[in-house]
Amino acid sequence: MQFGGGAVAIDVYEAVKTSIVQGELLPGQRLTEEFLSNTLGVSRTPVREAMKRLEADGLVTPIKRRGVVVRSFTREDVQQIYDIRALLEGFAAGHAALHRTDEQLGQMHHAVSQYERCLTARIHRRQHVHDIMRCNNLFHQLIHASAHNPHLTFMIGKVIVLPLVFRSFYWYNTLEIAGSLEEHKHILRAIACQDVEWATAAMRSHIYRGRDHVLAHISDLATSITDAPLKPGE
Amino acid sequence: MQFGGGAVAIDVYEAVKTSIVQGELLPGQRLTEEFLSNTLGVSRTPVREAMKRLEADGLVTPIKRRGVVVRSFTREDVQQIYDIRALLEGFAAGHAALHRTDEQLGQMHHAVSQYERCLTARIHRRQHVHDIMRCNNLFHQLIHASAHNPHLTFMIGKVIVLPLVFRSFYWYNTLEIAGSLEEHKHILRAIACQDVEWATAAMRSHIYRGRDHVLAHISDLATSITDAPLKPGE
DNA sequence: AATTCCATTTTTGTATGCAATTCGGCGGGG
DNA sequence: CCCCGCCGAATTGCATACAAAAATGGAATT
Repeated sequence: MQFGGGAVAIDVYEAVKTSIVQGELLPGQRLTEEFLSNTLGVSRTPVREAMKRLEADGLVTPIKRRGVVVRSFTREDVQQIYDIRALLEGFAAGHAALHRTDEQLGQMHHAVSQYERCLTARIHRRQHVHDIMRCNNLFHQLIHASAHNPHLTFMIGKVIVLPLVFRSFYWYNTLEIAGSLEEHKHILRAIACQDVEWATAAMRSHIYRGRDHVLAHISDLATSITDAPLKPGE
Repeated sequence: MQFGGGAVAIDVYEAVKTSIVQGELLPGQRLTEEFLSNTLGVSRTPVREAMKRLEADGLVTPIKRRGVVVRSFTREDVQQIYDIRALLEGFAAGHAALHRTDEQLGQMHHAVSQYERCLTARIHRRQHVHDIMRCNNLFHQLIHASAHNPHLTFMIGKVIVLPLVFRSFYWYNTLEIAGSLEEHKHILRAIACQDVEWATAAMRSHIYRGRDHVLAHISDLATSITDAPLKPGE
């Protein structure tokens, strides 16, 4: 009825989530059901369900009887979340070192090669940033899968949205990307020779470097959409 | 913070959750929206939202176009989840050792004393089991709070539902409860003297003992609803 | 007797109406 | 001049109607 033939109802959850991650919806912005249903061309019911899910993800926070606002993260949030992420991803890397199959190891090698190709295709303009992000995500996901603990994968997925929100890769320069690639190689080597401690430590170090990168740039956009009229505590 | 949870009338989410935890709704049982709305006396709309939230918690799993079923956990699930729990709670204990206030330490002492009182009030019949669970939860929650990392607390809350589902405390005998109490004392001592490594290790050990206790009894009810309903400790 | 196909039944997905609640401003009183 | 309470507007929470998809059961056919 509403959309051109064939297109079934769009997924509200995915639509809003990507809008937040891509920065089209800014932290602090209020989202009313009516606004979203108008924008997306669906009724309020599916919008409500999507909001419930986004709340569970921690991407939006509910305001009593007044809908939700896009969540804003403080420096402290970043530090705390990255602590957890380092813990979980380090654990995952350690288990991956133990439990990886040879096929998975090959896939990791491939992911690193791809990463390298993206990098040598230099001139990292926006479009290439996206490719690099894909390669990076692929590598990490392969490690999560190799840990053979679906619950762990699930938990990591929860803490991984934050760096997405900050879109930290947009601020990487070529040198920093090369550094990240080197770290991936270290991790890969540790997993290849099944050295649990090394893999764990290398991954943790890698994560903390990512954290510091975010912290270094957070002042750029940590402030929410409305700086002036703001009630801090709630 | 992250949890909205403003309950005005009858909160469907809480009602269904406690029903699952208390074992009134058995793993594998299918929950249709109509059934729940009839049972709880509300319309389908709030039921749907509650289901979305329970899905995010992992307490129910959706069936394509067929509603949800109460999730059932395998031994492997238990092992994997407890690995994560040991990781997170150990981390929390370590940070609690570092960042606890003296007041929080006092509260922990109080929680341990209460625990001890419940124990010496022996003859652990059903009712006392509940008290002991409360004391246990209180102690752990105090540690989580003392870590001063809300995100960590949030994540732990996600992995802590599992032992609730298995209601492991119902199978503890007096001796085992005394052992658990001793472990709490150890953890408390470590936190008191701000020994990070000790606190972490003691907590991890404590968690793994809980895991083994669950694993030892899991065969009793790991299977789903199709088996005869079972009320532990009766 | 087994299988396939169709009609019926169940049950979810979506849309919308209505009541309840909260916010924002406005006017009166101290 | 400032504070307090009231009224209208905005917006969610819940209930219900309707449509669509999947299962279910039965009948006809091989």
